[in-house]
Amino acid sequence: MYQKITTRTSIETKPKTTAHLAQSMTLLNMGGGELEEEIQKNLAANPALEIDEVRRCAVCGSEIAHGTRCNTCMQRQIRSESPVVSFISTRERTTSFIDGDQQDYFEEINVDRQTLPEYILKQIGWNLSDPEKMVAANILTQLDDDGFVKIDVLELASYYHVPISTVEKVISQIQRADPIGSGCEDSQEAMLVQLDELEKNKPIPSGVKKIIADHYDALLRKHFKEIGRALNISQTKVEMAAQFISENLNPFPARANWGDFRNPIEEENTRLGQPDIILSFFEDDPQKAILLEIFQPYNSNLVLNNTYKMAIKESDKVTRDEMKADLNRASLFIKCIQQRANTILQLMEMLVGLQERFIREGDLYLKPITRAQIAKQMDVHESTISRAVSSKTVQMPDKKIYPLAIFFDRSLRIRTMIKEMISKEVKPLSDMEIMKKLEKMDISIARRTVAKYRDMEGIPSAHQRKEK
DNA sequence: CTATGGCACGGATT
DNA sequence: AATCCGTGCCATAG
Repeated sequence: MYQKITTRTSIETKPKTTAHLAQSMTLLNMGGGELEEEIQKNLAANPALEIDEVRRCAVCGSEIAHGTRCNTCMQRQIRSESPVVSFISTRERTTSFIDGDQQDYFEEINVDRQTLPEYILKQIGWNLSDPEKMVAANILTQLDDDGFVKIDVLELASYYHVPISTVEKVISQIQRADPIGSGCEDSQEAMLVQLDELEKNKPIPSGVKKIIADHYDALLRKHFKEIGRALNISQTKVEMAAQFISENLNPFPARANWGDFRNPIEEENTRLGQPDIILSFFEDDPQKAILLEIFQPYNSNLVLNNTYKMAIKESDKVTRDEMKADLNRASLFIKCIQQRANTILQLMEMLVGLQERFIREGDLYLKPITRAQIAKQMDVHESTISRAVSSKTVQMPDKKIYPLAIFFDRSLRIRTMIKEMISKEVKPLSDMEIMKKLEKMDISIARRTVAKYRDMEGIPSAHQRKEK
């Protein structure tokens, strides 16, 4: 039997046992990645739990390849009048979704075919002496698929009879050629080089460098709290930094981008992780319905092992009790997982309804709301919302991934207003002047705060903007 | 002298 | 109870 998922099942509210309570809380707290690990762990530990390979549409019950409903039912729902269409989907779909996108991207850029080594050598060759060229060529042939390489500087220097400093110079030039960061040892180094180069044209929010240099692992796992604690800065500041990183830096510079000069970085932020929630427009048309997709690994396929269930009857009393316990644990786990999905779904439906303009028209229209308000409306405890929001990410229709907490960011609206103001300014506006302009628009914040927001957006001070 | 950034305090939020 | 965020005050850079 498959587990039936109906999108609308009300949460089986108020868990009965403390075990149930504890488990659903921890599960709700987890982001998609952690949840997946947790499921794997449970699958391994509990024989009563298994994945059903047959997947069925939650509406009509026909067999489907992925998601929770068949195409017909999906289409029907999407074409119906409702402005928001929500459904729970599974992990696999994300993967293929992103892979598909990237597939297209590859095909597009491969039009002017040129190997990465050639491309880089062309850029730096004119600047190199003959022995240096040899070194460069040697390094470039060693690049792996991602454009990374581990170089033994000493060995190379002695092989070509050049000083170590020469080899290092060549390496540095390779790293700084487009795509910036190839020839590095790994993503971490590549991103640091990119940051270095970026710094020449653009201010870098404080802390970004430290985070990459010293907390790279934690960053990958999105353990923002930890990083914040370690560096003694706020979690939101870390998240800001992370967002800056995913918008401006590319962990795999050479993987998709060679051939493209102008936008070396944009397209890639999907790499840093998959979102837990995807918002998009039906047919990509901002006028049409908003599609709300919640990702839940193995959602519809997590079931009780049927043979295990049967086997109970044929076993003796001692093992029977153990098996029963297994089954109980398994069904509890499934329930909790589903409850998690449901909570997130409800939350998102509410958020989408409330913040529709923000989703359709952008940052300027984000209404300031608090988790507490939502909790009240949904009639759940505040901490439930907190958990549901924490460590989740959402992909907006523009394909960019943000922390779900962005929906509760009270300053985003004002920050974008400031950004706009500055981009349209004739002469550089000082913080004080910005503050007064905002005042006229009914927003009263202190001058000091304007400065903070400016800093968050990586905009330099009025003086520094004058220099250009 | 003015604009900006650092530090720390207290109320609000989680 | 812990954390975040806006702000005021002060030092310092421009």
